[in-house]
Amino acid sequence: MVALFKFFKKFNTLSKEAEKAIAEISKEVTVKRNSDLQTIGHTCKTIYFLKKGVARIYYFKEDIDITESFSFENSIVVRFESLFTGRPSKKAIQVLEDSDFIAINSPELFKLYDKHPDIERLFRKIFEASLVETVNRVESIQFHTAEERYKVLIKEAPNVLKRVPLKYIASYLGITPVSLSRIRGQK
Amino acid sequence: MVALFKFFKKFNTLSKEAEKAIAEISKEVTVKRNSDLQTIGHTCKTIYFLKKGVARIYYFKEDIDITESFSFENSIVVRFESLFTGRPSKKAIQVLEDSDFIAINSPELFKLYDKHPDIERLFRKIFEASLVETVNRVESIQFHTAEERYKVLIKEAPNVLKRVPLKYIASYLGITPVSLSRIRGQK
DNA sequence: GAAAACACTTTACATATGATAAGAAATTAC
DNA sequence: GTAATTTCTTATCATATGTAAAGTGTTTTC
Repeated sequence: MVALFKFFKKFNTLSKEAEKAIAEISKEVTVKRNSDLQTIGHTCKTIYFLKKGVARIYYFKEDIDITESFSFENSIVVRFESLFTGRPSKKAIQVLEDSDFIAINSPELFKLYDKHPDIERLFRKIFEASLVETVNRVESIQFHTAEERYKVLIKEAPNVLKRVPLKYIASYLGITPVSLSRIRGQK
Repeated sequence: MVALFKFFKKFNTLSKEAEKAIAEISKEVTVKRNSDLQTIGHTCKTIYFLKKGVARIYYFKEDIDITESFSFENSIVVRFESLFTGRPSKKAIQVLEDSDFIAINSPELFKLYDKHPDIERLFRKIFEASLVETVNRVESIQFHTAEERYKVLIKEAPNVLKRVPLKYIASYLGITPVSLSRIRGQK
C-alpha cells in the first residue's frame, strides 16, 4: 500500500483516517503474464493501481485485436467509460508481464466521498489528470501521423519497446505490424 | 443563468448560496459568427457554457486547420489540457454562428470548492462525464474508419450537417474535404 | 535442447487516400 | 440582384498503407 499512498500524495494529502478507510476497501492482486485482469463484457467496479508490471487495455474490431493504451508502474488502470457509466466495457485489461496491482473497490470508494472530502478531492484531481492525458491522446492521434507518434513513443518511453511486443504497439499507433516494420526499417 | 443551472441539475443539486456564488463569478458573453472566443496561445481561465450557437475547438498542423471538437447548445466548452495544467493552449475556440455563452471564471470557481463542497462535487461529475466522452472519442477514432464515423455523426447529430461547413467535419473526421466528398458521393 | 509456437521482417500486389486543379454550387457582400 | 467569395464536388495522378504470403528470427514448452 505504501506505493499507492505515495502516488496519492502527488495529487492531494489524505488524513490518516482517510488512508485507513481506503486501505480497508483495497487488496493486493497478482496476475500472471498474458492473462486478462478484467475481461470484455465485465462492468468495471475496481480502480487498479499498477505496482509492478505492464498492462494494456484492448478490444476487438472485427476480430482484430486493437490496443487502446499501455500502463506501467505507478499508474492507475481503469476503463473509465465503464466505471463512470456502470455499463459493461467492450474492452479488456491484459497483463503483459507478471504484475502486481492494488485493487480499490470503486462502489465502496465512492461511498467514502461523503465522509471524507479529502478522498473525493484526491480522486477528482486524479481523474482531471486522466482527462488531460486523454485529451492529449486525441490530439496526438489527430495531430500526428503514426510515424511521428512512433518516434515520440520511443523517445519518451523507450522502455515500451523492450517490454511490449511490436504488434501491440502497431495497433496502438493505428497501423499494421507490417507498416510499423516499414517505419522501423527506413534508416 | 437559468439554462446553466438547469444544466447543472443533471449532475448535482446546488444550495441557493452555491448558485449565488457561481452567478457572482459568471457573466454573459456574446460572440459574432466566425470569430474566435479564445485564441491560440491563450491560457484557459474560463469555463464556457454554450447557451445558443455552435462552436468548435481547432488548431493548426503545418498550416492546416484541424477541428478537434464541436459544441452545441447546453454544453460546456473548455480546453481541458490548458484549464488543468495552467499552460497556454495550442488550440482556439471559434464560433460558427452568432453565439451566447456564460463565462465562469475558473480560478474563482476553484476557490469556491473549499466553502462549497456541492460545487466541487458538481464539477467533479461534469468533468468525469467529459472524461467518458473523451475516452469514447479516442475509441471512435481508433475503432472506426472515417466513413463509419461520418455515418454515426449524421445519424446521431444530423443538425451538425446543417450548421457546420463540411470542411470542418472533414478535419474532425481526420480526412480531407475531398475524401469526405467521395464518402458522401458514393450511393 | 529439440520441436513448436510466436514475433518480426520483407516482398509483391491491390486499394484507398491525399494532392492538385478545375468546375459547379452556394453563400455573402455591396 | 449581380459580382465576388467561399464551399463543395469531380477527375486525374502519385503515394502510402493494407493484405497476403513466405521466410527469418526469437521465445516458449516439455
